[in-house]
Amino acid sequence: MGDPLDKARVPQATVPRLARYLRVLHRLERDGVAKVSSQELAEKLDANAAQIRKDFSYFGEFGVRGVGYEVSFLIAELSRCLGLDHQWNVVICGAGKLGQALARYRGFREEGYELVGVFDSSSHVVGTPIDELSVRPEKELAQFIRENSVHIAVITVPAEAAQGVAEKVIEAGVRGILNFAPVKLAPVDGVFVRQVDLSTELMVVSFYLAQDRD
Amino acid sequence: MGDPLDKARVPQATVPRLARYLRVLHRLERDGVAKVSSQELAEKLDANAAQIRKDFSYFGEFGVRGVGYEVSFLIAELSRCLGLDHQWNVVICGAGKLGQALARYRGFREEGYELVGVFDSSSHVVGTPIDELSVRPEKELAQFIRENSVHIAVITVPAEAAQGVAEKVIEAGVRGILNFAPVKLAPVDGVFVRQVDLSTELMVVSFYLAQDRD
DNA sequence: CAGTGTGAAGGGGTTCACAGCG
DNA sequence: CGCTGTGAACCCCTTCACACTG
Repeated sequence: MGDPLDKARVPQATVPRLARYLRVLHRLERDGVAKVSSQELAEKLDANAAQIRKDFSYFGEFGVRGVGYEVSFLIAELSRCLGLDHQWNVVICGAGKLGQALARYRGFREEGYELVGVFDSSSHVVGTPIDELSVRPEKELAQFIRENSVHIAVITVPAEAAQGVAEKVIEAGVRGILNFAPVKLAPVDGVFVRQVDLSTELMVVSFYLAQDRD
Repeated sequence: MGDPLDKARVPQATVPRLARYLRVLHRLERDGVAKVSSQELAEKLDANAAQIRKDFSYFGEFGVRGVGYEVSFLIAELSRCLGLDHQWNVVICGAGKLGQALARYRGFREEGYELVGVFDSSSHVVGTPIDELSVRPEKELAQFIRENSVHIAVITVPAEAAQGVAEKVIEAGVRGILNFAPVKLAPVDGVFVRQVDLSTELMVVSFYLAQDRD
């Protein structure tokens, strides 16, 4: 039951899990596995089998009772759920080490993401080759976004510059942002922002290590 | 109430938030702000004031009723809570772009983390200078960990190599791991693993963008 | 009869609302 | 009087348990 097309009320916690399921499924497919049960998937992640089935249930009925899931079919369905049946044009703003690391990450291309441009404000970095692209000057950013129908901007500039870059890309038409700068961007209606906080991750580790000393 | 030293039952979601509070507080201190209320902090993050106060309450009473919090005192207390009153020796395993990006990130040093070594298995990368360090061969990893009392290992190797590296560093005495490889590491008693999944983040963005099209 | 799909129970975390205190 | 500290209500999410079906 429940309209499979009503995706608005998918739990937020489900979405990154779908991406992880997909990754394991791709690995299974590469290994020639044709069918899989929720129990087997759960063992390969650190998940509960019921959780996996429930996550799928928000989108439809993908399995066969008594049998399991067909790997290739499940990959197709989950890809569609995550919006990967669409090509997403992506720019990276900020070509420091992190920006370059993300730019060279192969996984993006494989999933329907097309990195179309990398930008930086520093003239020392502009022109640096990154695979088949080269770093462009930031002043061309807005026009580039309009001319190449860019959907998503990844922000890897320093904290002080992030809000300005965000405003610029939104003004130029971007509706999705992946922000690695450690600042909260001002919310804008119709624009989705995903915040990633790398600088806090080490502290999470030391927190739990410090507990064990007591 | 509740023993402030009983840190075992701090909600898991609280820990990364403490780190974010700390970042905002450092910024306030730099700007010469001496006192702050939970309401003011909430506005600078995207948080609820009650949430901030509740998070603090797991560790003690840091404020003055009717007044607010003294910034420098709060920084000291939160730093202690996160284990930053201790020096943590860190190694990075895998000197690809991501490993190098993390290695060059200044924020680590400022908070009590000391990057003592960067390792890679590829002879093409060994010897590459990274600030005052240079990339070492992976075969020296275990001995290095023992001789330099390394507490935390950051894993930035490819997925296939991650489990092997994890076993090696745990065997050598590491008790905290920050894993960027997209695989679940086998759990080991007494070893804390924090998993970071960069490759799923773009999918979260495209999921929400795809919803708006419907 | 094995494994999915799901209502219902359970648990963890957030938010409310106010007592407590400087 | 203002803002902290916190029990209690609320809500979202996870997990259970079982009806359902190929």
